[in-house]
Amino acid sequence: MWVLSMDQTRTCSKCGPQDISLFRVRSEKSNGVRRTVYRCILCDRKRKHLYYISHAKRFASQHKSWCASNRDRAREIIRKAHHKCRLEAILAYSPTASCSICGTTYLNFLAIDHIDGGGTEHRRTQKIKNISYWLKKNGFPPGFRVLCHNCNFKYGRREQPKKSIYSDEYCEKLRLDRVAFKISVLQAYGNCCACCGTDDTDVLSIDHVDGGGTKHRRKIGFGNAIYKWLRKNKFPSGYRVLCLNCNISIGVHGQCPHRL
DNA sequence: CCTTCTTTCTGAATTCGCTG
DNA sequence: CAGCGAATTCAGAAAGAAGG
Repeated sequence: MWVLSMDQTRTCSKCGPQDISLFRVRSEKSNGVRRTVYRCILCDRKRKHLYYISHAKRFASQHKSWCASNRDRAREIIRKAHHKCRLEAILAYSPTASCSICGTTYLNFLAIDHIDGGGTEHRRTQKIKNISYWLKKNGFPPGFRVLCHNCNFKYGRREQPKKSIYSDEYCEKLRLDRVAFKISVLQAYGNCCACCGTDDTDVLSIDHVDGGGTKHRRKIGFGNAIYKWLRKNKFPSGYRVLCLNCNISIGVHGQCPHRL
């Protein structure tokens, strides 16, 4: 089936002579004799694909049982793949892998930002679940940058305020009221990040020490509800102040680089 | 046949803008 | 002032697809 020639090409019975680099070299045993076999990668891929399609159910159940008996290994593989894809996206938009505003290089802090906003709309219309995979698939298009979570919140949104039906003065008053209320609660919990010590109130947030923040918020309400709830309940323990970088790093990645 | 990579989906961590 | 939905993400599970 696979014909050998003396130069740097091999001949595939289906697609003809090809460069040797397009062949997979493997050792196979036939009639008790082991010999080197060259398989055309493209044809092999096509053949396997057809085989996969016609036996998809069997493959799926085999894979499922493999994952079940190699849980930790399967988890590690997927984690590695996600990290690789994320790093690729970050490096594509920032060769030094750093925040384009403050310059921090802690990978846990970094995220891809839509420069002109509209991230949710973009996700919804393009049905994007994981921005890194989407960017890779689309050849890392322009319009994105790398920001840390703190800068993303502090500058990312302020630069593109929504057009309100109310006057600018009224919106600014609402915002300042909220900020003042937030600061009054933050002061009860130290008013600086319990991890890195930053006291920039624009990036400080309340962290649920034992997790479960989303469930709690769903119960008591979104927005400033958490600050109202804390004040109403006389600033209970189990909460602390963290900046968004440390909060998201601990909440999502499990640990903060400041503690490594 | 076993292992690895890719993609999709769900739920987790937050704050802010708007409206009745 | 209360509450909804928008805004930023990532990890892990599961399924799909491919590699060796």
